[in-house]
Amino acid sequence: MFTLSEENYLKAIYHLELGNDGGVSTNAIAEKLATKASSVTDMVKKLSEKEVVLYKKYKGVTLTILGKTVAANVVRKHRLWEVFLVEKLNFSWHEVHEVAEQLEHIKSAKLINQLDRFLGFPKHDPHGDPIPDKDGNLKIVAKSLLSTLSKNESGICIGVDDSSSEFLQFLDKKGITLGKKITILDKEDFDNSLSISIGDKKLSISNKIASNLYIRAHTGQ
Amino acid sequence: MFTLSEENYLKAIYHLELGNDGGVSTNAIAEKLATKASSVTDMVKKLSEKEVVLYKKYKGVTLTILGKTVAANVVRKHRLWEVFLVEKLNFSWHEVHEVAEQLEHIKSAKLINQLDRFLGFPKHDPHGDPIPDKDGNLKIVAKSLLSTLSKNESGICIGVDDSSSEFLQFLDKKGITLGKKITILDKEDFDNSLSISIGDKKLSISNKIASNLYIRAHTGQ
DNA sequence: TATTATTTTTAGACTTGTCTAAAAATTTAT
DNA sequence: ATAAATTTTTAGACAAGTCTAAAAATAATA
Repeated sequence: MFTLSEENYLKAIYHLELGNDGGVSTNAIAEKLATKASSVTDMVKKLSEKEVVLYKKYKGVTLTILGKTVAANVVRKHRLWEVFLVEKLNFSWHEVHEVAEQLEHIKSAKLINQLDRFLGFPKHDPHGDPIPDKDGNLKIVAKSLLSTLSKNESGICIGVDDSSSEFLQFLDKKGITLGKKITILDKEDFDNSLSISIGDKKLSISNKIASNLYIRAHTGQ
Repeated sequence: MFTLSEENYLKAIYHLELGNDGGVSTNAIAEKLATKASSVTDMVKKLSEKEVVLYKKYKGVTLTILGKTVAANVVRKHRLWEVFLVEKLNFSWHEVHEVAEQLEHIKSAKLINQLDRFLGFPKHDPHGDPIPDKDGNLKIVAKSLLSTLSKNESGICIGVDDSSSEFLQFLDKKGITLGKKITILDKEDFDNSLSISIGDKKLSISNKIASNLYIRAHTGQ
């Protein structure tokens, strides 16, 4: 069994490993968890003894198979709870993270399996991120950033890169939600801003916004 | 804000105060929380500084208004989650306590208010215990122990005193559930055991069982 | 009421997870 | 390749919450 703190470390390492392959650095973990590198060193030693990470001094950390399973399970719980909050309790997608950070540590296999069933075995959380299955496997959907599409190309909005509350509330204000079709009407060379159509509306969005929206690319329009 | 440990102490004191009026003893709290009296003394000092309990050395503890509110809110969360587990996730009433012990510490006013609404503002948990409202008030329903009824009296089973998993599973096996009408067919002077009818069945139950079942008394039968 | 038994508190220690400051290792740059 | 900068680890300290053992206060009993 793992403590709340241990689970948070495993989750952080899990997320960091998805980005960089190869070992994760002490500093990267410290930054992600808003703690100090020295604290990370201490914890990583403990996790190493519990055989959930591989650790060589000065050489960074990687999750073992076991560690990956534990971490994926925490992520699974986090994302299932997010779905619950949005689908059943009328939370907005920008409100769920903080609460899910707490709920993800509740220990009960029956709870999470029944929750999964209750929600209809969802495959994605409210931000479009995939939900790992019971064994910790997740299906990675091919996706591209909206900013990489060319003029007249279109696709379905399926996720966000930045899922900060601020960004999500911004998207709400603009009427950009998952599942909607977005078409690039024009690209501005000057600042890489985009004119897009979404639903029956036309918008101009900055490159920064477009670089935080994931699209399942369509062939043609 | 209160730590998990502080919340557990407040809850324990809250439950103990409902039994004995007057101060709660250090030893009683220690027993309830399966800890040592010395640990209780330490924590009680801290709670006293936070102004959620009144504490005089050697004289026991009582909750302040604030402390009562905090404790009642934890109890409210515990019982609402129990309803959720039984009503929505198909848990049995004997399986919910352990999980609710974890869920009761999740901090989010919106979560618990929306959960309450989602569940249809239930007034009782799966064991028949009342759910405090947002302000921590709870409606105490007049109830009596089945063991206090006389021959030919009857009443509706509305709760249990002992809500241990073992007892609840025993009741399941015997077909005794909340809401059913129980009639005393006979009382045995020898061992105070009872012959009862419940639904279309007749059972013989020991006095120990009858002393753990609450009845909303009916006049006549 | 004096003595014994029980309850409660104090004192000191331990664990977990964190921190700061300094030392060691690694990486980068000249 | 050597010096400088950065990263990582070590060493020692601290807070929260707990424990044991001993001391102090209260309660029970003769």
